[in-house]
Amino acid sequence: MTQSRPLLGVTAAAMPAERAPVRSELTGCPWHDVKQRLRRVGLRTTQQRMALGWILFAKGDRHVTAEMLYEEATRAQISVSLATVYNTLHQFTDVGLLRQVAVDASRTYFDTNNFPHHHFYVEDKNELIDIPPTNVLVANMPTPPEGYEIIRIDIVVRLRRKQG
Amino acid sequence: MTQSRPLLGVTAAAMPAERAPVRSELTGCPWHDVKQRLRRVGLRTTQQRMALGWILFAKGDRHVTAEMLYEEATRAQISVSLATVYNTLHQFTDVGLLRQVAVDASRTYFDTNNFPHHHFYVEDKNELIDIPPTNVLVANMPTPPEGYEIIRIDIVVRLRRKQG
DNA sequence: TTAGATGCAAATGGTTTGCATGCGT
DNA sequence: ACGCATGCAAACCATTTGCATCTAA
Repeated sequence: MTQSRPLLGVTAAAMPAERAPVRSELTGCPWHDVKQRLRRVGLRTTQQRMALGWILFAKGDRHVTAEMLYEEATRAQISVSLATVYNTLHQFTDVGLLRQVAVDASRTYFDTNNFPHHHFYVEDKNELIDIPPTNVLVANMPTPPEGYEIIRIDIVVRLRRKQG
Repeated sequence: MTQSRPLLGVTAAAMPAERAPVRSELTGCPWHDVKQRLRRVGLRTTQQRMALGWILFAKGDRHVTAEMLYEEATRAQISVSLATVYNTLHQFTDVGLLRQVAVDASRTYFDTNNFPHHHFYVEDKNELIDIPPTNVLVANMPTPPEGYEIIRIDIVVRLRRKQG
């Protein structure tokens, strides 16, 4: 019989270390900060990774697909191949700089907000929107089957344009 | 400012009509029942649809991919093409016989349980498990952005084998 | 009879890979 | 210099499509 225990909201413990850099490391210079992020996780600060990191992290929380990021980089005169965009997105995800969001089987979204949160998904616009943390969804977390543990809980609230 | 209002659990109103057939229609004969389901939603009772419906609905709640269903049908000596499996899965989904579940970007899962519920997803086994309704996840449903309405809420609890 | 369903094979589209070359350390 | 990173094109794989052929009603 599966029982329930409360699922707490956002806690300090749940906050990725990456999100809480030492104040002295922050310069406010996006380029410098991206460099620090990469070093901190042990990734070489190559031109492409720096450029992509700059696009991803300098503009606040975003939801991108590989294709979107590739186009944006190209428009910004950044020389990068689509393959490298994919590589980079996955590497960033592996080290916790990004989070993959599964909403649409046809494309993979990456979220620069690695703070625990959930999403609205506007189906007719293929658009992802963070659900404000002020609006924390509290749920009863079910006990997983014997021998398994919970990695995380993903909640997607699907939206459509209101009729009329 | 986004506000919250309570999200109710499973209600009679939320239960798809298809799940509550008139008692007199049920014969206990899977074949006959599939035929009724198809007729009720206005789909022709072709050989392939009947066979696939039988596989899908006669064995209780299931989570299948197109490939899985195709293999199972083939093993069962059912002559059906992969394209028809895809067509059928989508047609069944369109009329509410199935529900699409987005958990893994690489494949699309279809769920024969169209009762409102949520899922465990065992990442290392690519396995979907219904979260028992006795264990209803209750959440505060956020008010969507102006002009949008909520279609539904998908909750996926990601699991991994416990260490040790 | 006839609209709708099926099968096949080719096309699609996002993603991954192999390998030669480049670049950060 | 060394080894990881990148670019390119080809490979991959789930899914979709076009079209000729069937078949349920």
